[in-house]
Amino acid sequence: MKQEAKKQDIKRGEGRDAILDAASRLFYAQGYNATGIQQIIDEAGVSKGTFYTHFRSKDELGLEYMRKRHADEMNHLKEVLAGVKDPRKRYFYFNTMMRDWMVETGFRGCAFSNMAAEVTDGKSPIRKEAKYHYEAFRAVIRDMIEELIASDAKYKRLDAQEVTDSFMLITIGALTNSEIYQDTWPYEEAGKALHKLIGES
Amino acid sequence: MKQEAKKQDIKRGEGRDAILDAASRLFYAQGYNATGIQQIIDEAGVSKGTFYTHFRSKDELGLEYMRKRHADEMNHLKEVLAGVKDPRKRYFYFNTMMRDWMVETGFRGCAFSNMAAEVTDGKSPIRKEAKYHYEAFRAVIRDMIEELIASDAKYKRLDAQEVTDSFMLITIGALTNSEIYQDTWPYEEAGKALHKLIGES
DNA sequence: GTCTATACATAGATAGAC
DNA sequence: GTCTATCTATGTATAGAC
Repeated sequence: MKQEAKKQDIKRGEGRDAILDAASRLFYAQGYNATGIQQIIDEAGVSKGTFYTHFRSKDELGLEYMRKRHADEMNHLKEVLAGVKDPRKRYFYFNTMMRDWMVETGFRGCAFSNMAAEVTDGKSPIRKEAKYHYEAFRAVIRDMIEELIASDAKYKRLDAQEVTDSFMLITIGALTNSEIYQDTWPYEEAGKALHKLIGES
Repeated sequence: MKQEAKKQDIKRGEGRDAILDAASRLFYAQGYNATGIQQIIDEAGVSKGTFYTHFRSKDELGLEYMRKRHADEMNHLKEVLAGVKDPRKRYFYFNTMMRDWMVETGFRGCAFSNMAAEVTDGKSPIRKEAKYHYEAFRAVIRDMIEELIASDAKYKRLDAQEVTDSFMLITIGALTNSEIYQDTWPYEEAGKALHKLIGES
């Protein structure tokens, strides 16, 4: 379980990547303030000096963590959804994908709302990044809903934005509840709610 | 704005209450790990020695903070809901109450999921307390839904547990989104979703 | 029960050699 | 670009006087 790869292997030739990878893992698993620079550089296999040549401060690293994670999540999200051709199946698969992801990553919930819980200054770049991520996440849902509505006449009466926002609330609600309960039941319930949301019992 | 009350006044004769009050305010506003003992005792107007006579550790204070907050929230919740006699109005007022509360407290979201974001050990008493709170919160919703269903024949076909869980997901989703966006729009959308949830467009 | 003083570890960050 | 050594502040927690 605990991999002890060679230094060169971990670093992949660049200290910066090793630091960002270690930080990403630790920030998500342990929280931002609970993770110190020392632990990050230990697990990255670099020194403190190297850390500060690549990052001006911990906050900058925190911001880079969010940007990287945003890009990774968006890529994964779009890729998985693109893999399901039928709009209706895709609509429901979104929830399944979220559930599976929570199970795989140990029910740690949303990386961005977790950061927002720790960094409370609404004007900080970290909070702005969290909001930006939610906007992008919501845009992906909106696209999916629009394609669903366009796919069949029976969905014609649905309001795209209203369904999008309800979908967003249910999805984020499931994510948060899943973190608290350390369980998948919120996703089973979300699945039922998402059926009703488009008029299917 | 910044009250400078007398020491005796702040302490209310007991250091413990002053500490718990200050901690409750600071933990919620700034986060748990970002708040040090020093700031808590400064704002409580007591010394470090006094702190450790009343609390064995910061974690114990954190746990007491959650217990107090749980009791306060539950009392407030039940009191407000009991004040709205009509079951249907009460159902919708729940959402309005949550929105108003978020506005008043500066969009800091759910104190319990915020703690869960920082304390990641699933076996810690703090995590257990968070789960316990969610169970109690959900039970209050369940009671409310049951009374709604019993109040009118047109709600007869609704499944109490299913509506409860959807309500929970929507409510917590609105709470989390409201914290991220620092805005009330999630509650306006939640209101629409809650109408549909009981078959009202 | 409350205070002052202090212990000891770790936090984030910097200097300067190689 | 990476290292070791170090700085300063702060973290939680304890000892002992009053």
